[in-house]
Amino acid sequence: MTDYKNTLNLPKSDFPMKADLVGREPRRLERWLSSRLYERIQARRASAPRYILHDGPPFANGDVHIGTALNKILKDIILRHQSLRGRCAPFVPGWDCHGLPIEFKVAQELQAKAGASSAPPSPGELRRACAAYAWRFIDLQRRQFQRLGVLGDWDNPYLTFLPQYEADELRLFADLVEQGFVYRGKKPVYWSIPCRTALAEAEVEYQDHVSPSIYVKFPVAGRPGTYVVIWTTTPWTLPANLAIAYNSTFSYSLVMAGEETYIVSVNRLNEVAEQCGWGGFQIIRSLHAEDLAQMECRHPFIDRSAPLLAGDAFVESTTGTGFVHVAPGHGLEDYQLGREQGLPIYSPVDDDGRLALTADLPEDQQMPASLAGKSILETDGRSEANEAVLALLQERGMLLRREDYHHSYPHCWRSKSPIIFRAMDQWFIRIDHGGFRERALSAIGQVRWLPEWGRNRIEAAVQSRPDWCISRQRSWGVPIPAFYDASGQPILDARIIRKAADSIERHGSNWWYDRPFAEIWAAVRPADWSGAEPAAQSWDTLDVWIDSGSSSRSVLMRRPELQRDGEEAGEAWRADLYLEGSDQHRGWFQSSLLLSLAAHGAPPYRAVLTHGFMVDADREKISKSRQGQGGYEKPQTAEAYVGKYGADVVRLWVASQDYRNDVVVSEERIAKVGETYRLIRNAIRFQLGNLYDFDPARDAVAPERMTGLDRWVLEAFRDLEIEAARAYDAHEFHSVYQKISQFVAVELSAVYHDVVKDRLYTDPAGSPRRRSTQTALYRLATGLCRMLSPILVFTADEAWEHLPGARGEDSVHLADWDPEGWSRPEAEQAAWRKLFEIRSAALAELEKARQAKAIGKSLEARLALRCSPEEQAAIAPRQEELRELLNVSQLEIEAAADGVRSLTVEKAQGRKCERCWHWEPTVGAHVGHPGLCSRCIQAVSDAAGAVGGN
RNA sequence: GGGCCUGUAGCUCAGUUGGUUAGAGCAUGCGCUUGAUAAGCGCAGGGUCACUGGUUCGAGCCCAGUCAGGCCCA
Repeated sequence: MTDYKNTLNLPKSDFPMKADLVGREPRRLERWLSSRLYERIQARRASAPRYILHDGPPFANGDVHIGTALNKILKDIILRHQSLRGRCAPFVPGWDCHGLPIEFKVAQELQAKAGASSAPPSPGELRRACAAYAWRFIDLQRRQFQRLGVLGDWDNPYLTFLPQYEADELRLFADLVEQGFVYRGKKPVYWSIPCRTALAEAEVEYQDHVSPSIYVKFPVAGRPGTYVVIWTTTPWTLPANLAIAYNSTFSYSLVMAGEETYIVSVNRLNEVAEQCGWGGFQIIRSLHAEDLAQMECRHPFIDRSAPLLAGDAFVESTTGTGFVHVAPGHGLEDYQLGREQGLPIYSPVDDDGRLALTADLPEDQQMPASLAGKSILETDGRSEANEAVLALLQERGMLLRREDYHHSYPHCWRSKSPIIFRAMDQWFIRIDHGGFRERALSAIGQVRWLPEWGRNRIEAAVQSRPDWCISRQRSWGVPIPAFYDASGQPILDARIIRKAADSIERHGSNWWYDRPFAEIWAAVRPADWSGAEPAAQSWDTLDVWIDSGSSSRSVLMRRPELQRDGEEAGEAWRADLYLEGSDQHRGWFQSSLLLSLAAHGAPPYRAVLTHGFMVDADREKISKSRQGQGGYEKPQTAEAYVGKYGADVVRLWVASQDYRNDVVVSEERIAKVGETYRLIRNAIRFQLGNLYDFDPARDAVAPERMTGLDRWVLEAFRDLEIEAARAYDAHEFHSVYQKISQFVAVELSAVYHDVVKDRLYTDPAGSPRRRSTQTALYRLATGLCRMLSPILVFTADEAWEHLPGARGEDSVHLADWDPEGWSRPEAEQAAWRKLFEIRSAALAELEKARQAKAIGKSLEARLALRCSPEEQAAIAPRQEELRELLNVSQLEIEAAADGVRSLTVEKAQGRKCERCWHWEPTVGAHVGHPGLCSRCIQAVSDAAGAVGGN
């Protein structure tokens, strides 16, 4: 038997089936970097309208987490799509470089190196070590982000610890100071004892905690044996108690239990009685607000009074006793009530978190000496200060009940220890300054929030936020250029800050720490300074949320490539989009908005897009603290997944997720996406393989001369392109993923590719029908590469290189994508709908025959279609195309008198052609090629002629 | 405890203003093919639409509550 296989046009391609992404991607990345692909893309779009997505800076610490990878990949997809569609879409990545996590870690390392007994490092030493540490992780994360295929100006990222960034940040701060936003106040702030610093709201996280829950008696003045009962879970705040709050809308009961008389609220009475073991108590009478207002209590163990005050805003009926102990120096509500009532903001706690005597109250009204020095911080679940207070209460007979109380309590994000509220002198930004809060709320209304509910989130955050405590007693940050005069009064002046900014821009912020005080003051002293002469400089640093929040000044306004022409005045710097996790409504979205609005009069973004959080396979949040404990060893770094599956699979996985909800990350799911990757890759490989002898310039066929099937697939593809482009525009990449993968699976793989194989392989190479199909394949392959290029950045580029013909661009990432508006006449569409309708009916019959072992592959079949004369007439002109579409060797159509459609499958007539595998009666008719059908004889002799009788 | 959000086949997603038997792809099983072959094609199974109750002639969709989960806050 002659081997006719090499007379076929079988696919040939160097585009391998096996992707080997892990091995190949890094090499392509090298090429992109060495050929300066990012710069070339930017140059190509230099005059195009700009699309500005401003990067939220990740913290320069640790490996890139898979969640951070998701964030960056989403940004990259958006920017690449914008660029593909003709916009200039630069990307300036950033890092948040200051702050406690680094300082904490570095301080530990230095301590370990120097030995526990040595002196702590100077701020300058510490800062230099922190900078080195940050650089290390910037470099590490930069490589990891690049490895993910994220394109951007990685050589010039914005870093919050670079002199120019810090200088711009301080200039923005100076604007705020000048406008009167900044004040010095003594207010309760979150205080981390181990970190010895105040914390921002965003630095606090809630964790389960066990606190002592106690009921305490406060003797009513002038009524021996009568007590108001309060409930608290922070015994250590009792020395700071200055009042008791009640709710004027509640009723209270005076009850007799044993020898004593107590006052508690009516609706808490039963529970309190049970807790305190008041079996057989008797209600003597009820009391109301007017009765309580007359009363005054004595402190349970200090010689001072505790007036009863109405605190309806926070005295609840669901817990406690209906009375709340008020310590204005240790709680926000307490503080507000204290301020209204003129109580001192008394906070007898020192920086080490120990109870301390202070100058706020006369000595005889302060806590007993036995309490001073007791540490509040818990070790092994016990706090010295709590225990000491409890002991004192016990001794005085003032403790009614003590038990453990499980609740959620704020913890320091860094040291993971419970925070305390502590009033101290800090710098604040006044949120209500000149109606600023309302301005912020109205600005929120002008921004587009995606999803829409993001607006609620940030509105609620802005509405309820207290003044912004912006000072930190730390070294690793931007120094607050403030001074103190000889009497300790602070000096903060916009002119001084601006001069400090100039010096820091030249020398870096270590200047503030390294230079002598006199030199610093000389450098920043305004020429016409008439204020007090400073005696000392401030060592506080700015909250890191001021760092990242001022990027509108330091980056958006500063970088030339981010400026837009022809925009409304003053808004050329506004970003089109911010894109971060939904937690940033209270974090970066808010700090950026407030600072930009206060300093520049406008929000820094036009739209804000948020994504959900990473959860594990059980839809539980990925908790780092759970890692390392038994049974929780899943990798959560981007590198772990990239090293196993390749960046393109990770990116395809990101694209496949509806990131507006939480995103489930698991090996299994990424592996599943790998299957889809293979499907797409193989389809493209099939197309490339069949284009080996196609030159688009020479062989392309005009649409009107293409076959009906090719015209069908191109129109379907056009629809796909339009839908995909729309989904990209809406940032709905999961929809892009669904549409493309389903198109590839159904329209391409199961229909078009399957049908078209026959003509591609067996038609003469240069025949019009084959060239028509190659034209379509070329269009499909180039279109798929473009369409996929924002997601499969490596693979699309690789496939692009394997396309035949000369293209203007050496990388798909330099190409344009402009979905074309081409469609077929309505009559043609209708005719093809009919053919496909018959196809699905025929497929069912063919399957039956196959199950019955009558046939194997469809080409073994002869199909008889009986239908109405009208249908027959409609199909007749396309009978051969229908036969091809059904993949059968023979199709017979006859009109049925009753008009009912029916399909019959039988074994095809004739013999199987050795070349095309069709069953044809003509096989055997030709003496020279007894195994071939007439069509193949033609093809073989054409081919022989074409190569010179070879 | 409060605010916001989520819950449709094993997985990822559709499901239009409430309207027939809830769809698709992938995965699985069974066949076919062996000229995309560590590929390709076909068919099949698989869902009390988280749960409960309500409104309605009719609810995956509207309402209330419950449960589970997430983010933020107290």
